[in-house]
Amino acid sequence: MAKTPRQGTANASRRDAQGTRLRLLDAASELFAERGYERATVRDIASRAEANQALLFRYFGSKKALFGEVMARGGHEQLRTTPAERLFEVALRGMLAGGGEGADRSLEVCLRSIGGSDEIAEALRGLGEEYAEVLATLSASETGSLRADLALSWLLGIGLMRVVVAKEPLASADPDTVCALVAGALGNLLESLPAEGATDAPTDGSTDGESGGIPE
Amino acid sequence: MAKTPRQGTANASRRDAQGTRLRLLDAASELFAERGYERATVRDIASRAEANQALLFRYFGSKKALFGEVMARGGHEQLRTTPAERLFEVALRGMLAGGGEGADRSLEVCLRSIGGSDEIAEALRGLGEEYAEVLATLSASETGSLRADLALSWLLGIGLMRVVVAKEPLASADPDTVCALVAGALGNLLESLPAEGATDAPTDGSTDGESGGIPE
DNA sequence: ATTATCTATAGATCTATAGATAATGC
DNA sequence: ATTATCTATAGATCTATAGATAATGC
Repeated sequence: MAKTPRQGTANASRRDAQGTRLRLLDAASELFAERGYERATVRDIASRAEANQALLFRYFGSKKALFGEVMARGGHEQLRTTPAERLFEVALRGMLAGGGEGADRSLEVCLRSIGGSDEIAEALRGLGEEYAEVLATLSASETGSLRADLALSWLLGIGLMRVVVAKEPLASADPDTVCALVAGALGNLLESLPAEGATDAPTDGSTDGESGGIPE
Repeated sequence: MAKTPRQGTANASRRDAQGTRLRLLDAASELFAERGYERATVRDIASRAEANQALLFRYFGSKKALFGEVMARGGHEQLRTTPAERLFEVALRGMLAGGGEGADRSLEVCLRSIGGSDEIAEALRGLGEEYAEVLATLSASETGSLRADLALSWLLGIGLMRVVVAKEPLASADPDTVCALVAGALGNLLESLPAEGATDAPTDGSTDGESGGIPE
């Protein structure tokens, strides 16, 4: 009974520094995404992690350092695992789907944290640069980088209005519909955007438009 | 000894409640646009207005009420004075031009204040609804409202990346170039967007050479 | 004995208010 | 006398730290 240091539940086992650290990291990911950096207090985070608030500082040093770890943990995975041609759609669908289990909410975290501090804006700029760099390879034009920035701007703007501001009808719109409208217009901007852009096919019917569905 | 109640300068005359109120309002407009709601403290605002901090509460009641007055003062003017067909471009150019003297920075204020509180998100939703309502009249499609939301999302996303995040090359890009790229793509979305969408020409009175510099 | 965890609190902000002070109009 | 302005401070947060407590491994 007393032997195993961990229980099956998500609850805290009695003494498990690494486990506590991970729970704090998970709780921080959630709360930063839900409320942004400023409004997610260290006490809220510790409370959701079922950990003492002092441990947050013991394991991460400061709230800002914790934020840095949260951003570093997510963020890059989507970039590494997604081919350039699909990156925009995958990121857009991720934003439209909202925070499913284990989803990368880095962009959402950034959106809700903007204005909090200059470091936050820098974090978003850094993440944006990684996305834009990949997107820029899709456009042969000499203004490719600018076009990539504009595409990324749209992605973030959609996330802002749908997820953060909850503007209707966008907030409740069908992801497929949104995706088709945006892809159709973006085909004009990033000329080599694969399926939609190349065929000039207007909207929804796009052959692989369902894109495998996004199960979650 | 000094008889005149006001001096020619912008400096504070000794006792002028209405003038002080106005200076507080102006200072708040600037600081909210520069730093967002949260980071612009009442002390900063009073200091820039060269007024005592207690007067801010005397004249406005609370920081939130002051924010409300700032948002109410600007915001609607652009909507009233701009015909629907030009609204998107005018708003976009306003965003691209940044805070010129007397410019309406309401959208910028919103962008920098997002995540600060639910009331702020509501303020942006309200302002967004007014813009989207007008933009929706441009699209005959049954998804007109959704298309308008997407156009507005792009506008805000561009403001976010250019003004708040300062992502390059977007942050330093020529407004005409950005405008032309966006208008070209949006012609696909809001089909009846007048000049740009219909003719596919680069538009605007500005020297055609600049905006024509975009390949294709 | 080691160290994960907890208690208590320092220290820094920030909004907001009560009451004093002083410049104006009559 | 009226009231615009200023001084001083209450009260509410929030991050961060010092030191005590207690569960583990040996």
